[in-house]
Amino acid sequence: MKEGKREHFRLEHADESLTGPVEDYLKAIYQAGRGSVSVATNDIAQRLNLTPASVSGMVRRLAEQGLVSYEKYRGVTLTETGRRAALRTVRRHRVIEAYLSNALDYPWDRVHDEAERLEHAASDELVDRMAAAIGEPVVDPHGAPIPSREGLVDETEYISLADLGTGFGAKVVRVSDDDPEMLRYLGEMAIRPGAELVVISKAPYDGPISLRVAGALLSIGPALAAQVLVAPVTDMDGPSH
Amino acid sequence: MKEGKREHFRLEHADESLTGPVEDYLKAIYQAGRGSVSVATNDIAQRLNLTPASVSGMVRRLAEQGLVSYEKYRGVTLTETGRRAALRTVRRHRVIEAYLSNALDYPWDRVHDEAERLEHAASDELVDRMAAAIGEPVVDPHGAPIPSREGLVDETEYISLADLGTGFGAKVVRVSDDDPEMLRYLGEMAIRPGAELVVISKAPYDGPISLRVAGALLSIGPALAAQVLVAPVTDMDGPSH
DNA sequence: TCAAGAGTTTAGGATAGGCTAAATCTTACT
DNA sequence: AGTAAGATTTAGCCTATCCTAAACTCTTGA
Repeated sequence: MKEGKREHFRLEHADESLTGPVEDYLKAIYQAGRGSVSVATNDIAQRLNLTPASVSGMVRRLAEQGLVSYEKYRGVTLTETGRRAALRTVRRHRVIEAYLSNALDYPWDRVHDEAERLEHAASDELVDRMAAAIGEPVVDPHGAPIPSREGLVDETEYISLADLGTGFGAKVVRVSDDDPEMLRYLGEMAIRPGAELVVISKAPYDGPISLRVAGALLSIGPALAAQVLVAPVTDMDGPSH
Repeated sequence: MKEGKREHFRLEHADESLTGPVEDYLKAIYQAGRGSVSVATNDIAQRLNLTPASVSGMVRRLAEQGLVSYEKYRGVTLTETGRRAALRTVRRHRVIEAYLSNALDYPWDRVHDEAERLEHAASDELVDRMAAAIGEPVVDPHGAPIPSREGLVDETEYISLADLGTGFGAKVVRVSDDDPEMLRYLGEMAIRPGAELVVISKAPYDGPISLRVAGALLSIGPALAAQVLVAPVTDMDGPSH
């Protein structure tokens, strides 16, 4: 009776349908290792807020399912299948974030948590419709690139604001997205993707960094600056060299 | 270490946060008993596609949580808390359906399944934003009433098309929403909430029912007609008696 | 070279939810 | 009243995921 075994939290839509936790692991592994580097158990545990022991267990199961390759004590790497699954989840997450922000006016500090839950429940069709509805966005509200349906992502590496030298100008590309309070603070300072800024000075010994953003002068700590990724700009306003 | 016990599929948003399965049970109990009548184990099992034994187990847990009152062998009834939780889920489901249909152009035969999954993951804030975005709809795409934020629903009972006498006119109020194929078929015949129709004849012995809908003549079986709820119309086109 | 200490894995448990098979109620009919 | 049929519950299992505590393994510095 009944169609065979049943599992919790398995939301069966299209393909193989992974469980929510499994999708979370794959996403974490992808984000920790950029999809190819070997990732440590501890690292995964921290990202997912789980104990390392739990991660060990799950990682074995992922390996059995062919989603990661795994050598005891040596870390995990996504297989091609795992990578595709991870990117599908990442795409969902970011499209949802972008949609919430663009279509429903969600404040940018709250899209992450909502997307974190919806990403496991939304079908590919829904995600595609959302993307289409807001004009196939290329980045999410925090500047993170959205993988294509086919699993291609822009993996350009950027430097952080903390690494920008005094006197240099840059355009904000991306900010880290999981701390709502930080996002609100950055928002107040108009530090968001697309914003242009110039480093006025950097106090020594990891001191505060003074910047000009959108005409305003302000100063932020190096920890915060490290969360802001930027693309250096050769010359700030008009030809002048 | 870690913040205490953890449970699967518990999506913690606002309040008490029930698990997905628990929300499904409450919704099923609500829909089976209109919120007050006592509901049989078997009935719940059928609606959720589970075995009666599983339902027995879960129902005990629901009773422990104070969501239903339960006497062995006597069926379950929602408590006030349970009813509120059920209505919150129903509201989510229907708002999501309406939103998918209105804002994202989802075909009406596919909104149900998508909503079925999203209803457990969407926060109240999201649902409220969706409702606001499409003008606070009162019914979902199948004509089912949407409970208010405060938990009020229109519980008007309608008769089915199968019960409508020959010669009578009526307006379609609601159709059952969980069979995509049936919805597509009804859609082809323009039988959808709001449509006006007249019963031309009813063949005896549960035979086909002939109707005129939107100018077209057609004939449907009594099983299908039973799935269509209607509000009788006193006179169909203009004053005439 | 080898012993800490950090990082990982194993052992042993817990919980939520489901299932099947077997027992037990209820009810309705003779 | 008595009993068979139908509904419900119990008993016994299973899986996924997570946890804590204890046991490894690896690496690195002396």
